[in-house]
Amino acid sequence: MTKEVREKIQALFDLKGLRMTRPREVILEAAFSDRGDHFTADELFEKARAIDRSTSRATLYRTVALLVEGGLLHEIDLGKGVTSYDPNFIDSPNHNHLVCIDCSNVIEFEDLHISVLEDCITRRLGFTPASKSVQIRARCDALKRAGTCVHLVD
Amino acid sequence: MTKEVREKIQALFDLKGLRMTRPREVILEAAFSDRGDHFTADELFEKARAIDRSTSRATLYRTVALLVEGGLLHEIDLGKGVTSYDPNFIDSPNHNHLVCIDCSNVIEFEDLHISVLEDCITRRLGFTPASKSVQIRARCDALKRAGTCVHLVD
DNA sequence: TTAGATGCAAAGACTTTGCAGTTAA
DNA sequence: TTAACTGCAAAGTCTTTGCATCTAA
Repeated sequence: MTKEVREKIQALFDLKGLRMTRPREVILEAAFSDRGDHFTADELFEKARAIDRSTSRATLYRTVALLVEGGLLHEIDLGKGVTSYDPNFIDSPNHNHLVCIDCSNVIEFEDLHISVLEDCITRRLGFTPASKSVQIRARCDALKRAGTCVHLVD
Repeated sequence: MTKEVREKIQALFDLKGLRMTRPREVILEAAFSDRGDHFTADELFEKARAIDRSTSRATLYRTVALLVEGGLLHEIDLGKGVTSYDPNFIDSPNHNHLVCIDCSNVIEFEDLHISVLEDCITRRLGFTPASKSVQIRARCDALKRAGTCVHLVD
């Protein structure tokens, strides 16, 4: 977990008068230490249980809700049928997702042009933008050509 | 329901050897006759029950799945916590959504520039685009200024 | 000291499914 | 005629919650 992430967590906890407990430490560790992987509630539960087997689902759901409300975790829809969570908005507040239909890998990307356009469109429609997201579903060219795919490192 | 929609439905049913039954007719009517409103499974259930009270949830979920798989209905995430369905991709295959945080209205918009950009980004990343979507959450200017909002016609 | 946090187990919300009977083509 | 469809009720999946107990600050 980076220093920045730890600070943001601290700031949120201070702001809301939340207490740092062992169960929460475990869940935070599970959510933010792995190199920015997305996860579902259940995947996070398994990660947390790998750190401390006594992790409970109730506490996990309650903690995730706090983090989402505090903006530290974002709910994203990766087309899995369950909500996924993205811990990377702390480091990259404006990224978007490309989901590969073939290898089901998720690529994050940022694009200033799209951001600006989204902004214009929103204002033209009479609104002030709050959050914007682009989701692209696509097929992996490499997989199609070579039968294998660099993104399959997952 | 427009002629075009009816034809697409027919085409799908022909292609897959599906049978047109009364329960399905009711559900199709509920899904596609109302001026393009989005709906959740439960909202569709109520619409269908208003046409025919004997509509069953099992058949409804099964029919919705067929329509989604056939591309006639798109699953969209309007931030409600449940999947919503959008019947308007038949008429506007490339539209996006702006959801108002204040009045929770949903505005559909198309933008060629964004489409082109998305296409470029996707190819640059080594993929071939399959479907693209933009979701903007925003605040209604009119509501902020005047305390009321033209979009509240909902 | 005490407001906040926890974990269990039960409840809730939403969706899927097995099956016996029904029906469109 | 028969493969497809239906409705029920039961089961499944994911998430939330009431409550008695515990604990960080």
